[in-house]
Amino acid sequence: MAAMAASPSPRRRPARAETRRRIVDAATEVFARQGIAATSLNEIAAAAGLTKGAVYSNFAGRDDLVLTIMEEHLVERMHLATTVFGDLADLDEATTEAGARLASGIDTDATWHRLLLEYWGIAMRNPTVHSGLARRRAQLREAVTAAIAKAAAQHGLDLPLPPEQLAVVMLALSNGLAVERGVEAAAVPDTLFSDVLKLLVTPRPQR
Amino acid sequence: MAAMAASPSPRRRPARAETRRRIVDAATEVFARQGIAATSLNEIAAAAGLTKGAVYSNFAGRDDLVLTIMEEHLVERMHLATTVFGDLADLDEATTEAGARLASGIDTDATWHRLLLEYWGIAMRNPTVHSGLARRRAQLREAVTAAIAKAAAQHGLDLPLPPEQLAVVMLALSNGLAVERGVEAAAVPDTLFSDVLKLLVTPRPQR
DNA sequence: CCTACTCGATACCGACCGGTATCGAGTAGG
DNA sequence: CCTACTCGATACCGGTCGGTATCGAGTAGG
Repeated sequence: MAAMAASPSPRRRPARAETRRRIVDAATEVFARQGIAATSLNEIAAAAGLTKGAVYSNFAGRDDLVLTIMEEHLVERMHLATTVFGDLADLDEATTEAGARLASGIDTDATWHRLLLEYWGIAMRNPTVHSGLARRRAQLREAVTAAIAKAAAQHGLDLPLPPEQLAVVMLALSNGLAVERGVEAAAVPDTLFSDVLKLLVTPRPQR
Repeated sequence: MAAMAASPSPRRRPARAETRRRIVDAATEVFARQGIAATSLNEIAAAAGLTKGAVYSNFAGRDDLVLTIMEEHLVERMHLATTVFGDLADLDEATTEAGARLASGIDTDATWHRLLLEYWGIAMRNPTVHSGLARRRAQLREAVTAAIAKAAAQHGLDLPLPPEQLAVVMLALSNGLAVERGVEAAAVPDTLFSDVLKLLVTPRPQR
């Protein structure tokens, strides 16, 4: 209780939880560059200008650190996803915009997709990690589902597929197209995501 | 040149390249169970009933072994993919069938998808591996493209998207839905793949 | 001012990794 | 039968990993 917020006193000790942030930020960067499995605690600590001892002083171990980082990113990612399906008036414009933003996400967040898929691989062999990822992923799925349902109601569409299934397809396409982009960028046009989105949102013809 | 094919003589030495097969098969199984990165040469050799020395006698090293296995699987996978878009007469039936087979592939070949995505992660940080994967992936993409184009011509469809882009979407969905299935199987209905395929294959309405 | 405590640096542990040198058992060619 | 050779087992290398025990510098409370 003796912590005074108004005094920027020249404290020698760096701060209690600021070290934690330093470690998390450094680990995030190194993970993005090298991958999770290929990064050691020493590298993380060195990138943060600290040593392994500091990491073990702030985290239970390697797994705890990884969990913390992915948890943080997953939350951040969910907030982003919920805002993607915006409140545009025109349907064409809305789908194009949403698709474009998702597509740009694929590009700029390429490292994120790499990290997520590696984490997914870890989760597939570790029940504890799996349940955590499943929880977050379910939240994300529900958020996207709600956004799709809302957008559909707004534009008076009756979708050819249930919103929750469309949400799954969007998530799957996001990861899947990121993979194909990674293999050969030229094979995945920028407009592809929104093109597909339009096809999936447009009601089926009478045949 | 003295190799006699007609004599099943009781040779003590197990065979020349049979050992190689034993190693490949064992490695395939262990990789499927534990992942590539988490598997050591000792484990592979032990699973094959051999030792590390045998592996180094048949392969240049760990990377060479991994490459061999993935190459083998990628080829096998391509042959499978080219036959998926079959020669059914009815359009609905054809898309349903193709979607169902792709969907079942997602399920039964779950371990394959895990392996491929891990390998993709490796390729993303290793130019040599990347180029090899890109080569195979391009072949696969072309094969699927050709199959789609052929099926479209057969049914007199004019597709709402170019065949090569549809092929990319199919590949992306295959991986992406496999990921979502791994996270929560109940979120990905069996029919989802074929439902989406139908929507993507049906020509756009006049609006 | 002094004590009790926090936290990060240092040094170190056992385990395990990929890779290599060596050597002996087994085989084929003459 | 004997020699030249193949191939896999064994033993070992240097290096790196996650994790821990310890210790001293710095801080807060009294």
